[in-house]
Amino acid sequence: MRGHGRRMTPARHAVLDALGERGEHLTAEEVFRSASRRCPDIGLATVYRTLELMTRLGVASKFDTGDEKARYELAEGPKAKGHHHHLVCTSCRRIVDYKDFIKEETELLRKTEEGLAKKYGFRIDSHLIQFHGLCPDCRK
Amino acid sequence: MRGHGRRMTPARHAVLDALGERGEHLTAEEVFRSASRRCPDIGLATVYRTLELMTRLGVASKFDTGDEKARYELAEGPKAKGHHHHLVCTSCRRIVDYKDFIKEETELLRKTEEGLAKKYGFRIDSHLIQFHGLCPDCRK
DNA sequence: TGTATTATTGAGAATAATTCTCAATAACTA
DNA sequence: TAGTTATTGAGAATTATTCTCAATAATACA
Repeated sequence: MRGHGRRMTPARHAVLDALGERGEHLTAEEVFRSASRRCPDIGLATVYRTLELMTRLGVASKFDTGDEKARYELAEGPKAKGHHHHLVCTSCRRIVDYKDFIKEETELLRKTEEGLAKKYGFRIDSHLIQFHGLCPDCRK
Repeated sequence: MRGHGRRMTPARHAVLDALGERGEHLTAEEVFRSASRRCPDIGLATVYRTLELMTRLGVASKFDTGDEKARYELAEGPKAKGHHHHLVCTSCRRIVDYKDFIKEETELLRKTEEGLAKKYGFRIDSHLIQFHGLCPDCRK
């Protein structure tokens, strides 16, 4: 954060903490509620701004499950323990975090990122991998 | 479409055609404008409904680039010629379609889908792969 | 350590994408 | 061909997200 010429503020701390402790798949509203405990005066707009910033920096990742709210979670780079991808039910919106195959995926992703960076001149900060389908319950 | 117990209507045809000919990354609004030519009475709500349906069926895929409109394109399953993934600039929102690495990615994705389907009991219909970062212009 | 600079904030208004409602219509089935 | 019922169009309604702006406070620097 500081490294990017940004200031570290209580609001940003609160958002970061909220993401860290409340776990995955949080909507902005949920982050707001959590963060409010630590930082009672925080405003919803600030939460949105902070989440967007963090997403840009690759600290958080934003994704959506088909209902209309975006969801956020800590990105914890590919090497982190908690790193996972999502399997989303298109009917009930249930989200399964999976870590299986992550190792192979990660390796391929790394290579792909490297190749893309070189070929297209991008500086790649994050990726989004998601599978969609019907969960066992909704298949019936 | 018919296979899923759905009816084939002029509106759905028009949406499908719009996606087919106008290419990638269309917003609902853009699909609406295109589809209107073929089906002058089509309503925006129908376009949204149809796009959602198609996304569910795995015929279309929905993704977002960070601005607030969702974007859609034909899914053309992993085997199709046009199949590609996205590289999105988090600053200017530019989208690069890339096909490089697709072959390896596809192979891994296939295996992953198979494994996930077995382990979690999902019927997997589609996937979303996206890289985010800064494009050459925005790096400056 | 105090001060200036300027990024950041909170509140609420404003925007705009998307969904909802409902009566009318038209695909499909038998 | 008629009946059933999914689908539609229009516009209203919702609601997630962004914007505005003056006030505040984090950092840099004297």
